[in-house]
Amino acid sequence: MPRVSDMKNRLTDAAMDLMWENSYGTTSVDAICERAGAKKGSFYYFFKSKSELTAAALEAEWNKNKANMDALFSPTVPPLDRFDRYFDYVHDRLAEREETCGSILGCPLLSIGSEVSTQDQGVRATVDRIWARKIKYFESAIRDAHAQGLIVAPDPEAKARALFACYHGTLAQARIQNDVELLRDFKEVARDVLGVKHEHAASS
Amino acid sequence: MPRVSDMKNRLTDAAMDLMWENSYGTTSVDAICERAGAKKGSFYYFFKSKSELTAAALEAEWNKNKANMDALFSPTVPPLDRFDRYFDYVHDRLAEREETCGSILGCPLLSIGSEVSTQDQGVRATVDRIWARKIKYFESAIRDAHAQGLIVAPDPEAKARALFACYHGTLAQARIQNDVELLRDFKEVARDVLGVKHEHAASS
DNA sequence: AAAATACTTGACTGATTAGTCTACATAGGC
DNA sequence: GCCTATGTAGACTAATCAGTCAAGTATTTT
Repeated sequence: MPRVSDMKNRLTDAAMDLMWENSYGTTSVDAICERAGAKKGSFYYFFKSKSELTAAALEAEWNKNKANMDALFSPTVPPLDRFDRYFDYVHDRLAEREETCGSILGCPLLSIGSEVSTQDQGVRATVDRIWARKIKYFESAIRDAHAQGLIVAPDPEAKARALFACYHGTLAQARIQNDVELLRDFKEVARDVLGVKHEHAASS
Repeated sequence: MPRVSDMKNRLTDAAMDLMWENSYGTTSVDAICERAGAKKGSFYYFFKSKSELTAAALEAEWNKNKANMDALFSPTVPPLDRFDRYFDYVHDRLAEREETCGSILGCPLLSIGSEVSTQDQGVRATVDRIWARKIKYFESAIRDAHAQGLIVAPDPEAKARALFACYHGTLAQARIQNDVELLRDFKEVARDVLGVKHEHAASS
């Protein structure tokens, strides 16, 4: 195969950047092209619509993050520590990003998903799919914690879904109030939601 | 004062309707006017921008709901029951709305707030303000529950903020997945977050 | 009746939007 | 050297966008 271009990745990266920082609606194809250093023709060579590009950008973001998630939720880490480390990781990433853009951006899955959910089934389904994958990390950590007697969670899937939703609510609040400190308290909330037995709280 | 027009209310109602069902970005001034039965000139007679209309629409929505909130969180109701009734109320309202529009719409404060937070400080501040008012209902219910020994909540303000965030995360998830049933489990999650002592769970 | 207030009307502007299209460039296989 | 696959370039369209404006209408105050 002749010539390989990195433009497809540049476009998905640019799209994620802009949509995370602003929104789906205010991120124009022109702006994405400009940031990626592409022309209109290249954009529509790789993607047949802004909607399709968005789905691809979300999947690409997931692929970039997967290795980190696998490490954070490694079975070698005590199950309750996995959550603490994950929450720290997200906090640090958001704080770091704030320095360049001035805002706490929250979770792009929620922001974009909430924005397009009633209007774009393609993007919505992609958000759904990635959401489900991420919950699996929570679910197996919960199952392990339950097996070790650290928590009582007879329905790990439901517990994971609940904790995931609570965490995303907190991320959304942090975005809206532009305050990363709102994430500080979440570890304790997570312990409550998980039902951590008092003597087993993870050390941090 | 001569002639009173209800157009201002018609415009804020139309705006809330459309933005809740779709999004801030995809709701055009033209569409708002059409639904309200107004012409462009009337719109800009009452509001100097789409942003200002949005802030007014959010405040108007708050005012319409305040009496309900006051009733649901009346001090005459046992404190933990207030939450259960509130969650039921929101569930029913979303389920009802689903019948006309086909989608679970979640909370407009979160959807709109998350969408515009980095771009429109006026709307963002309005969301913030209303958000804080609603948390006060949670806060005083938590304080009452604590005083009655139903829960342990030495910091009612923090607890209220945490519960509010968790609930909104669940509402956002319900919107994204278009599934009102995700709200069903929240009462139990709320009990965990609140730290309800087992023997004091509210009857429902 | 006149004047002032409180709206309504709808044509208009200039910018921006997503998406199209044709022509062109550059690389590898032969 | 030449053909084909893989891109790139950028002008173009038609729709839609938020917002402006000048002229008009209806209602109350004086």
